Amino acid sequence: MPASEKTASETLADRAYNAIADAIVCGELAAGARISEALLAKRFQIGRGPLREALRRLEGRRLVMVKPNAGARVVSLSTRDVIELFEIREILESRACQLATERMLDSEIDALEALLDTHDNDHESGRATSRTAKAPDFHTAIVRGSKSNQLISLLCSELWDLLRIYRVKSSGEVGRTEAAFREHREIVQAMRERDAERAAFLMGRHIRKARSNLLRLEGITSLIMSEAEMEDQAKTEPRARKKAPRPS
Amino acid sequence: MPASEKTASETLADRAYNAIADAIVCGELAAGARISEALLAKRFQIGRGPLREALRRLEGRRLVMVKPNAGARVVSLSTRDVIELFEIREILESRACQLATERMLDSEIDALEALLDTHDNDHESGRATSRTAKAPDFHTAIVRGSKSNQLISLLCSELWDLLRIYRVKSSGEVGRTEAAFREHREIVQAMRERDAERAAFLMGRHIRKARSNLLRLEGITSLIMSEAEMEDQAKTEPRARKKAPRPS
DNA sequence: CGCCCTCAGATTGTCAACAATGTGTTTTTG
DNA sequence: CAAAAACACATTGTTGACAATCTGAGGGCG
Repeated sequence: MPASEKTASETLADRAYNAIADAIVCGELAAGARISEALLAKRFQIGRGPLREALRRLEGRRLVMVKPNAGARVVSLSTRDVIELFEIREILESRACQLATERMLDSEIDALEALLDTHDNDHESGRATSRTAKAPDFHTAIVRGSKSNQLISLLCSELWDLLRIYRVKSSGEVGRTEAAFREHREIVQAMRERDAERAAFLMGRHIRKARSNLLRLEGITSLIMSEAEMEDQAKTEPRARKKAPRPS
Repeated sequence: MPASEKTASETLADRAYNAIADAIVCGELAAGARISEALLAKRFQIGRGPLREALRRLEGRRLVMVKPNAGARVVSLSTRDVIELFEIREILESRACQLATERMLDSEIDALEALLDTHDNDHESGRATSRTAKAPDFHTAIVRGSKSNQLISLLCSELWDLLRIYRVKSSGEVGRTEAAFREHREIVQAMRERDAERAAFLMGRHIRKARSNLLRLEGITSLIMSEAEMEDQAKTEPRARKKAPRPS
């Protein structure tokens, strides 16, 4: 069998898991949205058994919350949660950048810089690279460069997926993207010079700035809809219901 | 209904999840051990449906690994994984200790010190406090003092449970326990003086020492059974099988 | 004697039906 | 008319049965 062909022995539950996870991190399933078992089961053409397994697996990854007898919802992070997650990410990714500076080969740093060029081009041509879930990302590349499987798993999967739920729709403030690219260049520069301390510091500052920027935008939306209101909206979201008038 | 009585509306899958998780972190289910669905289902007196949901949830938490059509196993960490996890824990718990020093009330620090006294007493009387899964722990208390829900979730649940799989059976080297208690006192001392920097540094050093000690003990066992051998052993573990001779 | 093929047994994957629970609507009652 | 009780529907929780797959043993053949 050709290697490009997917193994047919992948479980239906696994397939549903991947599909739902992608839908969540891509924003197709919004934060706090209710997840109907029957609906998704029909959508994927599978029984409710495997679907429930996929949901439970996502619950273990904290991407969905399940309340007994009340159904599953996409997890909904408060602003405070996002702040805390960003701080964890700042600490860990600084360390990952430090390790990457020490451990990446010159050729790997070359590839990293090439990735930056690609992103610059994409930005200039206006393509949204964050549309697909598996887009090669600058931060992902750096973390992978740390060669620490646990750091990679934490930063590139668990924390990253959680934070992606709250990514802003538009590119945010104009000028921030350019500043971010400059900071990326600066980090790679420090890595080239094998200055691990400086690279770690720059990465920490970069993430701190990104957090500030995100929270400023978040603050705007929270003026429109407070957290309590969102909770309320989630609660009173109507279930599908047949409108047949009951017979007397 | 009395508050002490458990809510009966807890799902069977939830109950199985908690029971299996406890069995794993308590060592009742060893690392790398095969998990038979039928066996556990009969043990808990439930169907295989809820049990599989519990297993999937544990898979999401990386406590079990599931291979399609081959069953589930308790996760088995390599020595390298343990090293990487300890490093992550060192970084994060240092920060948590720093935050705790800034945020804990005096009364909470009092309670923390009282916990230390309790542990000292337990140690002198020879009781094994780590037998139960929910024992109030020094590190847990500090992390909770950081008042960061995400840090608490990461350190007290996810990473902590993963690392507990590899805790040593005996108390390890004599003298290490006493040294650890001294280091705990030192950390609390720094916290009392509200010296966050020093408390963070001491916590980092403390965890580094604990890691060194653990890996030294781990190195002894790895002389007896290498990682490759353990993998092999896991693979060739026989299934239960009826010994009926086949008819010719 | 060793290798490969075949085959039962066990285990996992999936589904459909049934029971239990929650929710919104309707009806009743003060 | 408002509040509360009753009810019907949808949704979730659970089980048992059936299909698919893997594992290990035994026998045939070089």
